[in-house]
Amino acid sequence: MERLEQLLNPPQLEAVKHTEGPLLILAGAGSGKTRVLTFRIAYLIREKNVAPFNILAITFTNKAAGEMRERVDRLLEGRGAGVWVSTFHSACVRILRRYIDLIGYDTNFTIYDADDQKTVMKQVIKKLELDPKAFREKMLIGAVSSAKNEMISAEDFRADAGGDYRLEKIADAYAEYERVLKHNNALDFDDLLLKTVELFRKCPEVLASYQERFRYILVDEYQDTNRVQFVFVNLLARKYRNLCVVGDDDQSIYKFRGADIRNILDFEKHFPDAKVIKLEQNYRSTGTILDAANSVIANNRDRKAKRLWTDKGRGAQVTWRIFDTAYEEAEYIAGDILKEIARGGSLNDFAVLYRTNAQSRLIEEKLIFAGVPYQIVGGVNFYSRKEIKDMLAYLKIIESGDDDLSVRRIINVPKRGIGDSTIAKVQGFADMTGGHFLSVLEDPAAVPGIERARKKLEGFRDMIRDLRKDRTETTGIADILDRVIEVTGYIEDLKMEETEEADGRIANIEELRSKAVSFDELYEMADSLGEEVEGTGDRLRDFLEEVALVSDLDDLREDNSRVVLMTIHSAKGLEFPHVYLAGMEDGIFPGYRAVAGTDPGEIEEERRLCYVGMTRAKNRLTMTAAKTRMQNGQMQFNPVSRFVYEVADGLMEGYLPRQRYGADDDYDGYDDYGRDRYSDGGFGSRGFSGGSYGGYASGGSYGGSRSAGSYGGSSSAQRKSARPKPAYDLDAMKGANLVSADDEGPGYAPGDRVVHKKFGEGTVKEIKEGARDFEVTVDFDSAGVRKMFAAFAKLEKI
DNA sequence: GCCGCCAGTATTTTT
DNA sequence: TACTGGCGGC
Repeated sequence: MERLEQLLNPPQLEAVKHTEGPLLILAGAGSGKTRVLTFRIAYLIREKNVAPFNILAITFTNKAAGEMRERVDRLLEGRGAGVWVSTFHSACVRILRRYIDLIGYDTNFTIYDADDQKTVMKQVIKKLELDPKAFREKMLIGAVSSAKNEMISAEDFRADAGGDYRLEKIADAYAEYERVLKHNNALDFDDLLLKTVELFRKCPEVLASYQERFRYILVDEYQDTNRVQFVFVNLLARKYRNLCVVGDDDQSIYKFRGADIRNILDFEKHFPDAKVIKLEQNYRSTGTILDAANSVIANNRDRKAKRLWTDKGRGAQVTWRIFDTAYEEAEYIAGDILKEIARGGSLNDFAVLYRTNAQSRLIEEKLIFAGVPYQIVGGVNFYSRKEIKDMLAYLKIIESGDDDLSVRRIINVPKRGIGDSTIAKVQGFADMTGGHFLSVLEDPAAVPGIERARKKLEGFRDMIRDLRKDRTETTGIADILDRVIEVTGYIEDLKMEETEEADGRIANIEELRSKAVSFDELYEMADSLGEEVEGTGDRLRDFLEEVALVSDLDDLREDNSRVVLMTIHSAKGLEFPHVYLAGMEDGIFPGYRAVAGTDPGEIEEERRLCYVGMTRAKNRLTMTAAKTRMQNGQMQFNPVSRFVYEVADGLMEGYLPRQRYGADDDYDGYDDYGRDRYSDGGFGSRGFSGGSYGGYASGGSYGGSRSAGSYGGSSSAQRKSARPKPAYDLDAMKGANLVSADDEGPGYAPGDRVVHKKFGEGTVKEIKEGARDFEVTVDFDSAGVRKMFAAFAKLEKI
């Protein structure tokens, strides 16, 4: 493996080759950590003859896991198939599905998301008659979640309350919340980790088997691990101690979710024999961008000393612009992107990053106006949209009836005349008898006081019965979904609304259906190849599980030519040639909470976030701010972000108002320091002033992609339709050279004869370009007409 | 049981 | 601004 020397720099190589014992890799932004991790796995298998089966690689996101999987597969040409590359949560789910019965749960548990947690907590507040003002569900969920992250049980919590009324009430809520989850055979996200650790502790033989299996463990983004995750990893690694963690303390940005930066800072305390390797050469950004980011992060006190460097050259200065209003800021960004494209830039070179999702609106608006195709990542997760959750609730009920929450969710959706009071009575009866909501419906007459609704309840019960019966006749998720839509009249109902919002919902359901279709394809493919599908083997259950553990971020499409908009949090781990950091204002970034708060740690976390944002940029970084902006419906006057002032001299181009001094407690916009602190200094909003859109003259040549029709409706419709996927006129863009037209086809065209492993020979009828892949319609000689995705179907032209 | 109106509230969120 | 939750009228 001599070529390793050519492919890796010395510290990277050392990290790859140091396979035995604990290893901490401090990997600065853009220093090639994924490269190190994947090469390390390949090295273990190829050079050290470690069985793939004995390796566990853990990431935080499905996207990262997918990427690592792919790269490992490529490096090992398929020999790495046995490696577990997985997120913390999916690794835990896999373990729990096998063994959770040992700690008193059913192995077909359902997973509750944030929305479900909210529903449960609301119910808890009602039941315990807590004052909803003093005990907000958000706060309670947060308290329970932190407790779980710290592995504090409800009993411990109560014991620790020490007679404090408020804490005791929270303990009550925690206990009741747990009771409801248990009754519904459900686990929340935190439970997935917690119960796995509990399982390991209570069943040493189970732990031992996994310890034996996972002799080599790799953990990515270690700085973002919380207490339970730390314990989980440490339990697994305790026997062989071949634990390799990779992270960057400067990129720890999830403290608010329980991430404990000490896990990485104290790694050497936990493992005194740990080898520490620093990766400080950055392969991503220009020297200027790197220096700018370094000078900002240098203001944090609690961090490991390191200094990223690059040999990429200085590159362009960081651009800094300040505007009178947030409108003008957004206009500038849209206009600047147009200008760059006119100079030959491509759409996916650009990313607009911001602190809060709310900031995306304006930018989105201006991009639409400028005719710039964009994709918003994040915001409301696809799978948490009402209509999607409704559909999934039906599927869940068909799969198992234990989840009262799902039943209650859709028992009156679409409207069936079953109201809150009836639902409350049925649930009350279920609670009293210790049964489940759905089982009570077997004999609704037994529930006192619901005579009028009895017929309706029976109708619902029968409908579910029928759906379940249908399910036994088909294994296809898409088929089941079709039945649900048909029987419930869900889409019919939406159609009658005749609103754009309803149309958006219908489109979302259709998208869910296409996801189901591709899931079916995957299953059938594996089936026909005689391969095992990862999972329980029950297709519906696997589908629900996958859907429970994915986010929109996983859908970020690299193949598509669009400007991406997202929060800085979502951008972690990504890189773009040109990054815009918008809203660089104290009160926005750092957020008002951190500014107003007394905890300097909060500002430090924001600063790390700023560091993450800046280091996403490869060649160009633009930071912008607005003097005024609407925030929560009110006009706000925010000072320039302190982080902008922290950028070292000589790296940034653009007028920066003179540094302000000291605390600014009665800040009102201008008066303390006089207007000059905000003067434009001869650039900035001038070209885009007065709220006119004249600034887009330069974009005129792209008018072809600007027509309203190409966006499929108003911007509000687009938001409602909710997928972060604005429709745009691809052809018009190709005409305007905004998009390269060299997309590769699947290697066959309509009319061609093809062969499929399972269905035999057939004729291609249609090829549609889908979200990720080509959707091919084939008329098979024996199996009839089938739609499938090219990547899965692996059709061969004959 | 349903619908519409008013008041209160407002980060980030890989899973 | 924009969403949610609670409450009162039909």
